Order: sequence, then C-alpha cells, then structure tokens
Amino acid sequence: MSQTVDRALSILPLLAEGPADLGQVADRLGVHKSTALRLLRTLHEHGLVYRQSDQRYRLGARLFALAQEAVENLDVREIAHPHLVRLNETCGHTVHLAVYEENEVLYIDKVESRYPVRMYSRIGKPVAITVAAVAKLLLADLPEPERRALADKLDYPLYTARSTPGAPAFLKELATVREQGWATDLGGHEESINCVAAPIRGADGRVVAAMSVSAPNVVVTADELLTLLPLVRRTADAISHEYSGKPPAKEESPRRP
Amino acid sequence: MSQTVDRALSILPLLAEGPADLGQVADRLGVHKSTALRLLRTLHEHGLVYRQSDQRYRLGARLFALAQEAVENLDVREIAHPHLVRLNETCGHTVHLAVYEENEVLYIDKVESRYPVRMYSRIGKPVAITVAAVAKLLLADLPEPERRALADKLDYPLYTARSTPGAPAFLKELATVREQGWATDLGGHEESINCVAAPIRGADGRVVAAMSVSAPNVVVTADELLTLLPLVRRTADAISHEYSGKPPAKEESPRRP
DNA sequence: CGACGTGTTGCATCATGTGCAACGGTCATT
DNA sequence: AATGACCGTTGCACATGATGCAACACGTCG
Repeated sequence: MSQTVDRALSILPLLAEGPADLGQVADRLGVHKSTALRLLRTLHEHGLVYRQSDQRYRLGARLFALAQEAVENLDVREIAHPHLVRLNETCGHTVHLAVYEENEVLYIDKVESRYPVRMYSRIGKPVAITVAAVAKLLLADLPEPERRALADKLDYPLYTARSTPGAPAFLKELATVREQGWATDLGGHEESINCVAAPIRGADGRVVAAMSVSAPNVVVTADELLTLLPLVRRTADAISHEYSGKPPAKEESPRRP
Repeated sequence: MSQTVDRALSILPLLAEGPADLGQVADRLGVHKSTALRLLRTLHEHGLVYRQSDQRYRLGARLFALAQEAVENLDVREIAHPHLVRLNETCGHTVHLAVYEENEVLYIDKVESRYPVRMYSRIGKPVAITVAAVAKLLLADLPEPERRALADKLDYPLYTARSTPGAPAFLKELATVREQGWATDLGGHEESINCVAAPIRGADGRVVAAMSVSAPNVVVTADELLTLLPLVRRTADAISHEYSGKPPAKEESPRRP
C-alpha cells in the first residue's frame, strides 16, 4: 500500500539471507542506489539493520530485541480464552489451559463444564504432574537432560491403579506423547475422570502451553471422549497459529469482485 | 531520513509494549488515522504486524522468523576473524576460536603464532574438552542438567599433572568460570602451554563461541600471559557486539555544528 | 432511535521520495 | 605513479506518491 515502506520492508527478508552491500540491495529492490541508501539509513537509525566492518549491511540487534519483547508481552491466556470458550460451547466439557514453569505445571485458565457433575481444579494451582495429560505434553517438549533430571526428581503418588508408577514408565510415556503430538489421562488422577490434551506451540515450534478437555465417566466414556481428539487438536492448532502471529485463514492479495 | 519509513518503523517498538488499536497508534505517531492505517497495512502485508481477533494490532510472526533466519545465517567466524587477526598482530601469540556442538568443542578458526615455537591444533578438530579454556567457557554456559549430564559422561584423561581429574572437579571449575566470565588452561593439556580465554555472546546473552590466546612457557610465563586477559576480553566483547548487531561505539542523534 | 466511537474510502494538495549526474574515496591494474 | 574501475555518497529538479480532510459504514450504548 505504501510504496516507500513496502520497499524498505522488502530489504529485511533480503538481508535475512545474508549480508549484502548497497549495490546488491538496490539491484534486488529494482531502485536507484541513492534510494536504497536512504531506506537503509532509515532502517539503520531504527536499529533494524546493522552495518558491519566490511560496509555490508545485515539485520540488527533491535530486531532480536523486538522479537523477544513481543514474545514476553504475549499472553497465551488472552489469546487462547475465546477458543477455549468456543470449544466448551460445542462439547460442553471442562476445558483447561496449562503452562510449565519452574518444575511445575500450572493451570492458567479454565472453562467450567456445563454438565452438573464438575471436576475439581483451580486456576494457579499446580497440576498432578506425573499423570495429567497437559503435564505430559509440556514435559515431553523439554530438552532431554532436563526432562530426565526432572523425572528423576519427582514423586510418583499412586492416586489410582492407573497412575504413572515411576520415572522409567513416565519417561516412556513422555516419549510416546512427544511422538504422537497429543496426550491422555485415563483415570490416572481420579478413577472416574478422563482427559484428552493437545499442545500449543510458539513460532519456533516449542510447546508454550497445553490445553485439555476433561469429563467424568458418568457423562461420557473414555472412548467417547477420544472422539473429541481431532476437535481438541484443531483448537490447539488455531491457538498456536494466532499466538505465533500467523493468519489462521490464508489470505492473498485481496480481490474486489 | 525517510519520513514515511521512519513513521512505519516507529510503530514496531510501540506495538512491542503490547497490542494497540488504530487510534492509539495514530495518536502516538502524531499522524492522521488514515495514515496510520496505511502504514499498518503495509506492515501487515509483510507479516511484521498481525491483527488479532479483537481488531487490535500486535507484532507478527514474520519478525520471529526473520530474527531466527538471520541468526542461522550468521557466521561467527566471518565476523570474528578480523578481530582475531588484529589481536594476533598486537600480541603475537596463537589465537583460537571454538564452538560447542553435539557434546564436542571444535576449533573453527585459528591465527598462528608469530613466534617460532608453535602449538599443535587443527581447525575442525575436537578440543580436549575437559581441560581447554574455551571448552570450559562453552560448557559453563549450558543449562544445568545438560552440563551435569555431559560432565558425567566424559572421560578425564590425565594429559598432565594439572589436568582436570574428574567430573566433580570439572563442575566446580565450570561454576568458577561461569562466575568470573573468563577461563584459563595452565598446563592442563600440555605441560608447557598456557591459555587465557573469553566468551563471545549472542544478542540473548548466551555464549555462542569462545576465543583464546595460547603461548608456551618458553615464550611467556603464565603470569605474563594473564596480563593479556583484559585485551582478550575486550576483543571477545567487541566480537559479541558486532555479532549481535549492536554498534560498538554508541552514536546518538547526529548534530550538525 | 440518535449519538457516539470505531475502522474505512476517495480525493485534492503539496510535501516527500525519487532518479540523475557529479563527486570522492579505495583498490587493483598497467 | 598514473590510470581506471568500482562503490558509497551528496545535491538537486521533478513528479510521484504520501498526507490529512471530510464523508461513509459499521457496531455499540444510552
């Protein structure tokens, strides 16, 4: 829309490929050198572009700083919430959102079931880390040594007969979860409650949060709950896309009929 | 220099503080809404800005992608080389550049000593990881579980009487190195050779490489070599700054007399 | 229903970005 | 040394393209 800005911004991906000198930039933009110079200068003043010792230009530190700051100020919960609500409206069950922080997994959002029988949990409260579906997803994404160290450090309380018995079983389960990209908890925490969960990923592919749908046996069987898996995963993917700033629906150069 | 681009780029740090709507952006830029709209649209087309469901704008995924691509295509060696050469010109000793990769520390650049007595090493060859000064710096920066796991896995060959004897001593040494921000190897690999080393850090503060100056006892004593430490650190810092795209010399809004 | 507060569009004006040509530096070639 | 090629830089006249205005199109709230 704005030619000047358009040209200036086109320089960034160009420089991302590697450093380039003024002539190369001007050529690839299809503009006069003096024009390219002015654009580069402006980018330089904003720190988005840096001039290295051989006079060539490359992307500057400000870009990294911006990207980092943007990530920090990004609130997964804020973005996820409407999606969670929508999911709850279509399936009716309890929906949870959780993150990993300092050797704990915490619920940071929850939409209550619309069925009379509800499950107990509280926002901000640590999750039963060895059995919860969301915990499995979050831990499965940790770097291997950290995951192993954490697994060794944990207690493995036998909430039910189906609880994860110890570190080896847990690590094996995490490997499976990591592989398949989703997780379940079938009566591992409370005998009669099942969950299915899916990961929410940031722009770099790392798991930043996990969401789950939980329901007691008296409402739906585990098998019935599992039929919701595709829906849960689609929701999680939608959140991932919005969180990482990619448009959910691909829109190309807008056409007017 | 270019007003339009200048305004457009000013939007980015503004949005980094948090999402904002059209009016807020226009106000803080001091321009008409229609102008702000056009700028935002252009930024949007380039993916630098994303419009979330509540119509507010935030920084877009492309920003992360660009930063990431730029980092990947960045060659430490290319940037460091002239600095290494300059250091070698002033002190005359062998200068090394090394990185950590897959449980190994590798030399990726070397400037030969100008003294007749030279030390043996080859670019691309793994470093004596338990004793080399550069290795200590690189391993000291690993996340704690990974560092511990690696230390346990290593062999601790006794090259000399001063070699690191085992994992506990090594971890303790790494803690010291991490604390002080530099490292030495005083006859730990070859009885008569000493090194001082300093870390090179990326924009996020993580150690991406390490450089060292090495000299045999017959040329300079360990104490004499240590007097070079400030110079080595300054060189490493200069490389860090250039690598992470920050200007080495701070320049403010240019004044015309 | 009307009065907001939004985001959006078309348009006339002229500020702004543009390409040109000329200058000045560095390096390699003879 | 002298020459020429190459690259970054500067000043300037021109007209292109960015600007703000006013009007429109929504949606929300009182």
